Amino acid sequence: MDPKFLQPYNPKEAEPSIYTRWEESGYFNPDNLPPLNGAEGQKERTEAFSMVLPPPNVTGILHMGSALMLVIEDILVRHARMQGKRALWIPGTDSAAIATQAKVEGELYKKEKKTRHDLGREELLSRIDTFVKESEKTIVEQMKHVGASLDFSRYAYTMDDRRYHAVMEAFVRMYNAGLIYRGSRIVNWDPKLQTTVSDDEMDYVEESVPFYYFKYGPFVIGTVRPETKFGDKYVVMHPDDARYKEWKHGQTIDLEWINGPITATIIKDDAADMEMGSGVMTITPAHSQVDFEIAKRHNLDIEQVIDDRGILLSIAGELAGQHIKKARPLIIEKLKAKGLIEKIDEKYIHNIATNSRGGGIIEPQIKKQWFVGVNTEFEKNGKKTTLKKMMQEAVESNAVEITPERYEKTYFNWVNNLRDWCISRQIWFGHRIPVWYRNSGQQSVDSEQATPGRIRRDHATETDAEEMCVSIEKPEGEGWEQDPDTLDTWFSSGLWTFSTLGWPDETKDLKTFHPTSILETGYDIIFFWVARMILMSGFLLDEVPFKKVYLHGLVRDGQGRKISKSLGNNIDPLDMAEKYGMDAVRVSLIAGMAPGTDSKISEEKIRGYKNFANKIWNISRFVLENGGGTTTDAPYTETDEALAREADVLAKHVSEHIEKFRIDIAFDLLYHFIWHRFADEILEESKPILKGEDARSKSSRQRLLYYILTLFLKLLHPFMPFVTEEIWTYLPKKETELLLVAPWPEARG
RNA sequence: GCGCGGUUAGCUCAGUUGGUAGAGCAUCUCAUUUACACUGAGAGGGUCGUAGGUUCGAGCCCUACACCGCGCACCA
Repeated sequence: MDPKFLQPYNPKEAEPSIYTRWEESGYFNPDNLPPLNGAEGQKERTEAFSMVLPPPNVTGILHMGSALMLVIEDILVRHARMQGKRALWIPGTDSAAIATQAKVEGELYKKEKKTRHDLGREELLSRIDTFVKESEKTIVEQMKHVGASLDFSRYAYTMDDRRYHAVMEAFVRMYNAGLIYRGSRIVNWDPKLQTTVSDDEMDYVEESVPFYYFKYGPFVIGTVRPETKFGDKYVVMHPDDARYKEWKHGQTIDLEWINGPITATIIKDDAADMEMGSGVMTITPAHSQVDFEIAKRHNLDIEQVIDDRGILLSIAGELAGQHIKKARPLIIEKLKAKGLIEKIDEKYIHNIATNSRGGGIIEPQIKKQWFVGVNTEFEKNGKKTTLKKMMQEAVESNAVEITPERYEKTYFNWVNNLRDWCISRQIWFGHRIPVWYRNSGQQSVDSEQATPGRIRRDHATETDAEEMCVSIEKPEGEGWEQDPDTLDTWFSSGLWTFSTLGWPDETKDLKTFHPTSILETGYDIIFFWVARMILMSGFLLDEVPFKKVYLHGLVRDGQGRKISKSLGNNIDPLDMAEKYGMDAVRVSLIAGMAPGTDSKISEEKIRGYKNFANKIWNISRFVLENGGGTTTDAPYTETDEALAREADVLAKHVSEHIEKFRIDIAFDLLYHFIWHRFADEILEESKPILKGEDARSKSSRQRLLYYILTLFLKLLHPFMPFVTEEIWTYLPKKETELLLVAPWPEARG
C-alpha cells in the first residue's frame, strides 16, 4: 500500500499533477482519443459529441458563475467521452468589445489622464491587445484549475484571424442577400462612451426625479425632461379623448413657449394614453423612440435638440452650448418667469436607461446605422422566408430543444417582438465594418430618403458618400475609406458554433461536429446569444447551430441571496478549492440545482463535499486493503450477485438522469449510494465475511467490493474527476490507464 | 400592463403518471482508538402560502387571492 494512501486525501497536492497527466494524454482532443475495447475487439469511435464553451469575456476573472458553467459542461463532456463518443469541447474567449474598451480606457484615464483620442485608434487597439493577452492567460489557467477537459488545441478568440474572416464573410453574404442595410433610425446613444447600445444592453435604474407640468397653450403637458422641450411643436392626444374633441387633427394654435411664441400643430394618435396625466403630450421625435414613430406616422418634422455629447444645439436659443444637466434648472427658471409652470411633482419615480456595459445615461438619437433586417424576405431553398421566421421555426419544429421547456415561451416572446437589429457600434475595438466609401469631395448635408419629413441637424457629422462598396478587402482605386464603426459583439458571437470549427472553409471539423450536440449556457443570455446563433447558423449554414439548449441559473449564496459586493457574500471558487479541493467546489455548485433554477453555494456545503471526497478515499483504501482486485473471476454468491445487480441499477439511473440533464439527481443518487448504502451497510456487513473462514464467500465478496468500487469511480468521475482519477492510479486491475477514458458502465438491470 | 417562476422541517431545497410527507445543514441523545472523527447509530421537528373545487384519495390537477423573485413592455 502506497504510504500516501494511508493519509487523508490531500486535494491540494494531488490536483495539479492529475490535470497535467490528462493534458499530456492528449485526450481532450477527440482526434487523439483511443479506440474502444469492446467484446468484438477494437472499435473506432464514430459518434460525435460537440459543444462550445460560452466564451467568457476577456475582462473577466473566474467567479462562481463561470465555474458553474465549466463544471456542468465538463460533466457532460466527460460523460460523453467515457461513453465512447468523439467528444469535443471548444474553449474560447470573447472580446466583449464595449466592456473591454471601456475598461482599458478607464485605466488609461486613471493612470495617465489620457483619453482614447489622445492615443489614436492604433495605439489604443495595441493597448487593448496587450490587456487581452494578459487576461487570456489567466482565464485559461483558471479553466484548467477547475478541471475543464477543454481541447485547447482548438482555442478560439472572437478577434483572432479566423474569426475575423468568418465575421467579414458573414457580413458580406448577408448584405448581398439584402438582409443588411444602412438607415437612419433612432438608436440608444451613450453620450459617455460615444456609441450606440442595443436594446438588450440597457439597464434601467430607478430614480426619484421632479415631474413638471407645463402650460402649453390651452393644454397641460408633463415631462421629466424639460431640456428636450425646446423644439416641441406638435401636441398629441388620443383621437377618442372626449375632453379634446373640439380640437381637430392638423389644426394649428399659437402659443407662448420657452423661447417665445410658436405655432403648434394638433396631432391625433393612439399612442397618447388618455389615462396618463392630462392625456396630452408634446413630442420630441429626435430623442424618443415613441415620438420618433409618431413623427414617422404623420410625416412630421424631426429636429435634433441635443448633440452627441449631451450639449444643447442652436434650437435652444440662449441656452445653446449648455450641457443638458446644467440647462435643466435654467429652463425651469425661464418657464417659471413666464408663468408657464402649472405644478411640480417632486417625487416622481422614473426609470432611467443606462448602458449596462459601464457607460452613461442613454440619450436616444437619430443615427445612420447598419441594421440586420429580421423581417426582410429572402429566398432559401426556393422558399420565401425571413430571419424571424427561421428563428421561430427552429424551435417550433424541435430542431432545437430547449431545457427547461418553459424558456421556449420566453424565447418566442422575444423573437416575435423582435425589431431590426442595429449592429454598428461607434467604438474602435471590434470587427470593423467591411464597407468602403469614396467621395468626390462634396459634402452633402444629411437628408435621408427612408425617413419621411425633414430631419435637420446642426452638426452634420455623417456624410453621404457618393460611392459605397461592401467588401472584405479595400476596393481598387484611390480615395476609399473604411466605415469607422465596428460590429456589435453579438454579431460575431452569433457565428460561434461554426466559426470555431473553421467556417467559411468546409473543414473536416465542420462536417464532423456541426450542428453541435448541446449548447449549455446561463438563462440570462438566451436572447443575446442563443437566438442570434440560431439566426446566423440558419442563414449561413442552413442548419441549426445546436440540437439542444440547456439553461442553467445563477449562483447565489447559502441563503439564496444574489452575490454582491455590498453584501460581501462573494465566495471565490479558487480560494475554496485551495481549502477544500476542486472536486468539493464542483459538486457543491451542481448539487441540488435543478435545470434553470439558481444554484446555492456556501462554505459549509463545500466542506461537506470535501468530507465526501475523503470518504471515497477511505472506502477505496478499505477495499484494496481487503484484497479487492485480487479475485476478479471468483464466482458470486447469491447475495453478492444481487448486490452487484443493485449497483448496476444505480448505474442505469445515473446514466438516465445525466441524459435528461438532471445531473443534480444523478449526483444525489451516487452520493447516497456510496456513502449510506455502500459504506455504511455493505462494507460493514463485509467485515465479518472478510475475516471469516468461508473462502468462497470471502473471494466472492472481494470481487463484489472491487466491482462496485470501480463502477462508482467511473460514474463519479465526471462530477469529481480529480479524486477519482487519483484513486484509479492505485487500482491493481483496470481497463484503461486513465479513468478519463475508461468505458462508461453499460446500462444493465 | 403582459408573461414566467416560487411559497413544503429552524435554514437551503427535493418530491418524476395523484396513493401513509423526504434529504442536507442545524439541534439533541448515544457510541468511540474505528477503512474513515473529514466517523457511526438514533431522536425531535411540517394544519405542504390562503380559500374553494375535481377525486375513493391532492404537496402534486383546476379556479381565485396573497406575498416573494425574475423577464418583457411602458414610463409625456
